[in-house]
Amino acid sequence: MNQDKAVMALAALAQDTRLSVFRLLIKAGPDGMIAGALADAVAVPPSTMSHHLAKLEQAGLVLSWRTSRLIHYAADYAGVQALLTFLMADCCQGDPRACADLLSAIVCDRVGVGACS
Amino acid sequence: MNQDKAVMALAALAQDTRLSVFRLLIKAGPDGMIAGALADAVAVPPSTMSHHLAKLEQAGLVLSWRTSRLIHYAADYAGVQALLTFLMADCCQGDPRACADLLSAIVCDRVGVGACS
DNA sequence: CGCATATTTCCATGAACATGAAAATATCAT
DNA sequence: ATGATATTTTCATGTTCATGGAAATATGCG
Repeated sequence: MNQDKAVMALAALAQDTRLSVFRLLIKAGPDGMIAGALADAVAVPPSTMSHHLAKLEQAGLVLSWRTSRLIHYAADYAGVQALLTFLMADCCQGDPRACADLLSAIVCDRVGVGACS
Repeated sequence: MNQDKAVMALAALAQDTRLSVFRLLIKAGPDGMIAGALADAVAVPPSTMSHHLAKLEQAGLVLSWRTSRLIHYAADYAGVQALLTFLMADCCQGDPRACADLLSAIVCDRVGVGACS
């Protein structure tokens, strides 16, 4: 990850339709969703959805693969991790005044990883 | 946090100068930095920096306060947490196939919270 | 092959954004 | 008050972005 890629990824997320798609895919898990189902879910025409999916994929936030006529899209969890790690790099210069609480709270709110008080 | 606020926050980060400022402030910790120092650090004129700082503040990502003639800016850690939590909401619908690894890796890479293998 | 389905690419249009000079505001020092 | 410093607001400019119809591409079926 570097600054330019991070800007691309954030720009991909900084749009209503694309953020909705991203969140649907985060929820959906590794099996993802079909392009057409995403277009239906957020009520945009297929060509518009295609533009948005291309931008998300170029940004490294989603992956796609084809099975016959259907194209599947899923969140790219490694890409998301790279972005979030980059955003929080050197937080408080290692002195966990604010950052340890912040990061552990994200984990604890979502999945029981075990670092929680 | 809601969808509109998240789009605003992501749009605030999705720009080279603002992302640089945000990362400087994440590194700087709760004491933050002076507006002029930020302008110097990323080499933009004060008026341009002011626009960018206003956008980051409106997005809930930074806080500011004045001491005499200087204006301090610092990362708003609660705002950042709200954004990241929103982004990862219902990740894998609670089934930690990809998400637990992802989130614990972010924590472990950065600050030793203790959830790490 | 020929037709139907799924998706992308091309293209044009209007809207939103980044930039920074100049003027305005705020604060402090003498 | 006057002048110096720090920052913001106003305004104009060019650039980038979102949208979606129409045409093109890809795949499967009979």
